[in-house]
Amino acid sequence: MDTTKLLSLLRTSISSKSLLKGKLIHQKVVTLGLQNNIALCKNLINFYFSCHYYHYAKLIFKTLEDSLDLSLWNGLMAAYAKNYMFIEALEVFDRLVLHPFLKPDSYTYPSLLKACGGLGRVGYGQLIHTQLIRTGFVLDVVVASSLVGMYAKCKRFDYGIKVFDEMSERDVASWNTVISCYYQEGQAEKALELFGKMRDSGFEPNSVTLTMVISSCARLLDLERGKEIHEKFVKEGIAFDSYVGSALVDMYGKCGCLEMAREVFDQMPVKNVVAWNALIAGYSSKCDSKSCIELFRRMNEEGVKPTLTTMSCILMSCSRSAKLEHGYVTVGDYFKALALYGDMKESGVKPDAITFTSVLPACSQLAALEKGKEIHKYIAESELETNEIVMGALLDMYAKCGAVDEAFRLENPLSISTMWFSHRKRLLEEDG
DNA sequence: CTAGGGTTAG
Repeated sequence: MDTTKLLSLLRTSISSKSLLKGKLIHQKVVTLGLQNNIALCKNLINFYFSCHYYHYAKLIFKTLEDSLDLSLWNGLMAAYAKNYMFIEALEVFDRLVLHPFLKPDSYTYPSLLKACGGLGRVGYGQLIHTQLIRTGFVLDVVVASSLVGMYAKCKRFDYGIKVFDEMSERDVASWNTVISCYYQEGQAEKALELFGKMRDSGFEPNSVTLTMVISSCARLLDLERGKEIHEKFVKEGIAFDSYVGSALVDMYGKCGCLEMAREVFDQMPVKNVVAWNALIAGYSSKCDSKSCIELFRRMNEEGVKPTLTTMSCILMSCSRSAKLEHGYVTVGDYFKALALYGDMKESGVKPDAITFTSVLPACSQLAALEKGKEIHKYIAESELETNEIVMGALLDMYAKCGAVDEAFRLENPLSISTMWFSHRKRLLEEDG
């Protein structure tokens, strides 16, 4: 078996994430004495990353560290950055800087800047920025775009936009980065303005551009403009991926145009969870809990795993209509919410405020006091006891479970009493 | 094609 054959086998293992197959190829590489082949090792590293076997990836890198191949270092940094392992990416960079013969190049910096942005380390990012100016790497269009992205992630949109304004060369992705800057900053109108400028400068938008532009229209509740852009890109035959599809469903849903949202949704060949959530949220805003539950059921049938956003929408629409349409809601759905929380804990996902406000109402409905107490413990550990929404949900749970003593024993008595009154008010309203 | 940047819900 030769290198070319092994390489193509490895590539199929990466796309199929087949651990066993990849390990067998690794073994073959070693028995053939090819463990110093750079191309093979690069692919082995990517393979182990695709299976989340980071330790093995690192070991392979270590055996080749002295080979003076910069692309190996860049590849490892890129893999770490792509997998949100930003600290590890920075560690690789720190070691590269100390290397006696290798120097970072224009392929190194985008991953480094991505890590800085991900960690919110704007000070370090600025230091890199000055280095990039000094070395001239800032003239590279990808490096400069990465700088814009880094500043945006650190919420320093003004710096990001300044870097973009000073770029001598631009491409579609750099325009997308700056449009994203304005969008993330909450300036949807300005994002649309930049979209216009992009077209005036002769750049054709791609599906990434359209995703952000449609989302900007959604935020502005500008149905007319959203429709216009939608029709235009259908006419121009631009690829319609699941990002654009989800954004369209969201835009039509937010604008109250559920027929159009439904039409776009039905036309999506692959419906991802964001599209489902956007449509459910659309019906939820129309207080159409019947459609919400129906979609939730269909979603489960089609094997799409609900997320916390799904559960929030479903639980909210259920609780809103609990009195009017009792029973749409089966007890089983609430159990599903609890099971989902269990999955999250097991997979090591750190629950946040949204998680708890979604799960606690489920406990209240079931009067699942023990489960609720356990979750209370996690809330304390997550230092969320000052979060009013979470504490409101917790109080609600204890009250519905009949554990009034527990409800009063909660910390932060001042806000608890405030919430107690709002809770009582709600109960009174519910009773008519 | 082989090492780098940009996107959706809450």
